[in-house]
Amino acid sequence: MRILIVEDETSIANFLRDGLEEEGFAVDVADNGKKGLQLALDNIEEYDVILLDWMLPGLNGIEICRNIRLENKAVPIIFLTAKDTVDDAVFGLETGANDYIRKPFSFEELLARIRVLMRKNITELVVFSAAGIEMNIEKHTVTKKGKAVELTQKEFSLLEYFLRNKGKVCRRTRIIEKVWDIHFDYDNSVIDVYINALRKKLDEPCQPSFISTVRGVGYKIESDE
Amino acid sequence: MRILIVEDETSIANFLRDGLEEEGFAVDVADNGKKGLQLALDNIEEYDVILLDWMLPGLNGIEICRNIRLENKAVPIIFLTAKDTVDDAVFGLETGANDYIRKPFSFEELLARIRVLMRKNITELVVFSAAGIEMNIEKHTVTKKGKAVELTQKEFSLLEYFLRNKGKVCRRTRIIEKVWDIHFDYDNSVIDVYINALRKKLDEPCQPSFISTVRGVGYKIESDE
DNA sequence: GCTGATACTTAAGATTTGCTTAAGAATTTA
DNA sequence: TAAATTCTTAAGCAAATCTTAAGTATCAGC
Repeated sequence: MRILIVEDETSIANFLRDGLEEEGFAVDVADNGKKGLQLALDNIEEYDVILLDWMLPGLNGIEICRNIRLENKAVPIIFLTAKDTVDDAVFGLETGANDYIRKPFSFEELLARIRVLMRKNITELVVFSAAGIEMNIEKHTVTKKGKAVELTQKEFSLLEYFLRNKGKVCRRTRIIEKVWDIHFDYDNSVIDVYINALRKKLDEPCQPSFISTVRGVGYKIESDE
Repeated sequence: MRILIVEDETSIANFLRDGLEEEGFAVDVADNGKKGLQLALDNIEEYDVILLDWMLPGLNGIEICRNIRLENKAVPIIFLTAKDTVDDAVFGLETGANDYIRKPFSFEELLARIRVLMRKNITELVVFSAAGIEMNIEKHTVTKKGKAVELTQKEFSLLEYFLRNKGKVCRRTRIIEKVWDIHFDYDNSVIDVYINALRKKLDEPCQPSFISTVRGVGYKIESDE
C-alpha cells in the first residue's frame, strides 16, 4: 500500500509520513506541486492513495488533481485543506477528488477516510518469489530468471504453497492437506512425483535443487534475502 | 435517484427533503429509527443513498447501519452527526458507513458528498482493446482490425469481461459469476460454448487464439504492450 | 558396509478437462 | 402467432493432467 503526500509544510508532511509509515504504508513525500505531479505521473498505478494539499507554491492542488485524473481514473485522491470555506472544497470534489479533510484534522480521522477509500481494492499479495523464480497469482504465470515456465495446476499449487511458506519446512502431511485437500494420509507419495516435476522444470542443471528435502519431515525452499 | 433520510428533527428533515427534491432526487423521510430501518429494508436496492442521523430516538444510527449492511453491501450511507468527537465518526465508518458529515453542515457540502458517492461510473473507461480487437462500451460495438464484428449479448459480455481483465487469468467460477450471474457452480460448461463462438468470430485463421486457455483454471487474453 | 526406511524416477492407466457439434428452450422480432 | 435469433444442455471425442505402482537410488543407524 503506497501513499503519495504532496504538502509544502514540512511539519505536517513529516507528521503524516511518520504516522502512515507506522500503519504499514509506504510513503512518498513531495514538498511542492511540481514535484508532486511528477512523482504521481511517473509512478501512476503505483499509488493506492494520494493526499494533496490544497494550497501549494507553484502548481496548486486542483491543477495537480486534474492532471492526475487525465492519466489515472481510479486512484483515490484526498484533499487536505486549511480553507474552511465549503465552496472551495466542493470545487475540489468536482475536479475529480474523492474526498477532502479540513485542517486541523486528527490523524485517526484521516486514517478512517483512507481506509474507506481503499476498502474497495482489498489487495492480497499477488507476487511471490525465491531463488530466481517469480510467481504471479493474478496472471497465473511463473518465470525463472525472467523466462516463462509452464506449470500444470497441481504443480502451480504446490509451488505456491512452498513460496507462501518460503524459509519454513513444509511437512508432507500439511502439503497433502493444503494442496491436495486430503486429510487422512496413509499415502502421500503423490508429492514425490510432483516435487520431481517441479525440479525438472525449475532447477538449474548441475546445481542443488531449489527445493531441499528434509528427510523424514518434508521439503523447504530458502528465502533469498 | 432515490434518497432515504432518517432524521427525527423535523426542521432538518424538511430542509434536506426540499433541497434534495429541488436537485431532482426522489426523497423519502423517516422520523425515527424503526421506521427508517423498515423503509430501508423494504426498499433495499431502491435507494441510491441513505442519510442517517447519528442520534435517533429508539434505534440509533449505528444499529440501523449495521442492519442495512447485512442486507445490502453497496448502498452508500452517510452519517449526519452533531457530535464533533472524531472517535464516534470513526466508529461510524467502521460499522460500514461510507462517509459522515458534521452538523451544522452546508447543503452544498452535503450535495458534494452525495455526488462523490454516487459517481461510480464517471471515471469508467469506455474503450477497451487487445490483440487488434477494440470494444466500445458506449456504442456497444466491436471491431477487429477496424472491421465491425457482430456479437450477441452474451458474447459481448464475455469479451468485455476478458478485456477488463486483460493480462490476468479469468477463472471459470468468476466468469460464471460475473457474466452469467450464477453463484453456485456445479456446471459451467456454457463458457466453453461461448469461448468457441468468440474464437470463431475473432481469431485469425492458422494463428493461436487470442484467448489462451489456462487448463484447470480458466482463460486469459494477453495485454498487448 | 549392511539393512530398513525414505525418497526419486519413470511410465502406464485412469481421470479430468476442454473442444466441438447439434438439438431443443427460451427470447426477441416481425 | 410464426420466424428468427440467441441461449443452454448434452454428448462424443481428444488431449492434458493426475494418480498409481513398481523399480531404483540414497540415507541413517547399527
